[in-house]
Amino acid sequence: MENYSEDLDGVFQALADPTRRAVLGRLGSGPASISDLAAPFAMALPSFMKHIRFLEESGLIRTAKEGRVRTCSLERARFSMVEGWLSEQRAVWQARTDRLESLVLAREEFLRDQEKKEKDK
Amino acid sequence: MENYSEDLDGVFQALADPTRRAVLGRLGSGPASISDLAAPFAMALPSFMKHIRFLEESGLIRTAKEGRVRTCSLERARFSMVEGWLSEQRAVWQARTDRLESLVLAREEFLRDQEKKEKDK
DNA sequence: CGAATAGTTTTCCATAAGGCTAAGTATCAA
DNA sequence: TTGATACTTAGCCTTATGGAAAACTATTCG
Repeated sequence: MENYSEDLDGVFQALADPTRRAVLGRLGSGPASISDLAAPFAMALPSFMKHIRFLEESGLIRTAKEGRVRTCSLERARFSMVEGWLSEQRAVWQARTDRLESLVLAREEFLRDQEKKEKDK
Repeated sequence: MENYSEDLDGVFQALADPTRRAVLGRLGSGPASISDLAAPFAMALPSFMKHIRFLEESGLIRTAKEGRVRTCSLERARFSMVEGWLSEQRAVWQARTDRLESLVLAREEFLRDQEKKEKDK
């Protein structure tokens, strides 16, 4: 994927809003219609719809219309993008730790050598 | 925490930009100065500084100035906020799965009962 | 001291985000 | 067929974001 980074932008930004996170939380326990989802929020429907569209464009949810009702559902796979990024980060941290460790080991070895030479004198 | 949600907003939004993610990636392998961090980006310094301040306000990095150099370093603890949110979500999914499972089990039991009554007739 | 270095402050700009109201457009139900 | 339901579209407003240039401050080096 060449637009991996842009996708991440979208996913993280979608998650950067409490309304949208709440919607995702709700969808975690099963699909729901727009008005069901909107009910808990003191917000005009068109404003709420923007959040839904944002979530859909980020790929975190899917929506489908049947009759006059649009049903939204979670796209769980998309969440793994976040997990993926997190583990990349941890991998970098780990690599650093490993480098530091080998430095320490090298230094310890050096010190032992010094000591030995001192004794052999 | 009462501002847990706002903190999450900040963290996710900080992550929603490729420049900032790259900086975090770089800091993963150790602290660095502003100009070191800025070097890879074709961006005026003041623009870059905004990203640094954003990252600092989100709590994902710490910075300290010594002489004329400001050194930035990762605040790894902050990353666990994201992991925390992810596991909350997974917990919701799991709860749903459990409910569905018990429904299925209940239905199976019901069907067995029906069958038995049928036989006992 | 004087110049180069490393940030910092200020001001400006265009676009995106999040919210609103008002006015559509399709279903569905009586 | 009329009315209610369930969204949609369109337009408007304010604030936040990501970027830039110009000018300033504080260190450090020769």
